[in-house]
Amino acid sequence: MKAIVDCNSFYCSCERLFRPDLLQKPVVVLSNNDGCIVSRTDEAKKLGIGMAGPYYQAKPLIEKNGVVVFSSNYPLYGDLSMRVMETLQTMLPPGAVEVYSVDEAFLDIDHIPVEELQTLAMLLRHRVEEWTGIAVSVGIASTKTLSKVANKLAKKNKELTQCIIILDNEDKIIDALHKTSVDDLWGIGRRYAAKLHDLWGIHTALQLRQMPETWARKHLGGVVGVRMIKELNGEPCVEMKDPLEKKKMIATTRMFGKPVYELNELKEAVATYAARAAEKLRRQQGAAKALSVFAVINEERPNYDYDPSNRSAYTILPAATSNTAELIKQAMPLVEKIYRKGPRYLKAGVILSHIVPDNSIQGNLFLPHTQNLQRFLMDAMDNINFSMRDDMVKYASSGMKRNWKMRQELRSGKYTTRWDELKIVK
DNA sequence: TCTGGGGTCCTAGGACCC
DNA sequence: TCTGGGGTCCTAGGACCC
Repeated sequence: MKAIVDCNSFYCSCERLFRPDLLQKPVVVLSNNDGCIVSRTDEAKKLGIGMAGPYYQAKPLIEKNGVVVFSSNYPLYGDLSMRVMETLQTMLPPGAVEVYSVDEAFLDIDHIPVEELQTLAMLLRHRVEEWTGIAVSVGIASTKTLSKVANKLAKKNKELTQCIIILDNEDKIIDALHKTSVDDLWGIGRRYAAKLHDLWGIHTALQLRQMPETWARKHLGGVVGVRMIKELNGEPCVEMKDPLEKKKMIATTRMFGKPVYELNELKEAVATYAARAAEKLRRQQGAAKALSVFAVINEERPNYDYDPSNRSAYTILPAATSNTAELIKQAMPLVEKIYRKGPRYLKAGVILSHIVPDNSIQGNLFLPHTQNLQRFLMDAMDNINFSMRDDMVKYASSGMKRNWKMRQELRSGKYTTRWDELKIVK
């Protein structure tokens, strides 16, 4: 069997942890740049505040009901996420926990007898909450897809289910699938959902499960669709992932806080993102062979069905590298290549790909001396930036004023990762 | 005039996830 | 006026080869 453990309204729960006065109150957390709503408590959901909706649209509703609003605070969420995942790891054999996202983990629990699943689920939930203060829901079934179904239903009716649903026989599975709309399935997004409803008259997960695999192959994304049908039928097709796998692509992209017009500012932003991406790359001991840069301008957008003119440029590096200076140097001509004077730039990004293991990690005897020095410089920089304040040490090309930096007007403190922002009790 | 079949590699783009 | 920021996987189609 497989389990999924999913934190309830994760970002909001993190904020509430340090603001117990908000326990029964509606709370939402905004995306970067305070653009849209990415986490809501049950109280906020009840008020009809939608997920991933733009903040400004929900603002009247929010103000009318006194909903408390936070900008996102990733250092805080990242730290609490680690604590949740580590707690789970103490309760299961090594390798049985797959961290799937910041607030979710799949558990491989084949070794647990079926009659003990309920006890395990309760224990997981209680211990995570006790040790970290974060409430979680647990779904258990024979496949990842079915465990997601279970989890979602558990969350929908927290009092009744105690945030736990276990699909351990056919009747329960059928009942659960019947209650689940195809929109809520893991692997069905907006596009497929619309197609399923309008074109095929398929509305529930149960109906979808009864479709033949040949149909899924043709109309539901080929092998992806076939896998989904199989998983709904209890045949595991999505395996647990190896936690040691490295990323194949690393991206750092941001909307600007204010529109950018000048080449210089665009270059600053891109240099900053390149530095950030290089940090991520070094963290996984990788080196990149390819680098691409893109910028998005605001053309008159008919409506927000997202097709802004988007320009990008790409280069293969002379040698795989994780060196910030080298990556910035390679990125700058790309910025010049895509830049045009006139339009307002809304967003830019850097993508590193063709990632290979970095063989210069421990100063390498066979590399030129200067290259080893660069490596040590990078290590020193990462250490300083990690232990002190972000960007304590940075490259001048990434700019000093940084007018384009994103808005985060309502961010809470970095309570758990910075000494100077520790919560004061008394 | 007539123009095979099979394979590989690459990229762009579409779909999805949280 | 104001709509995130990461990622993954898959397919189609073009280029090229024999």
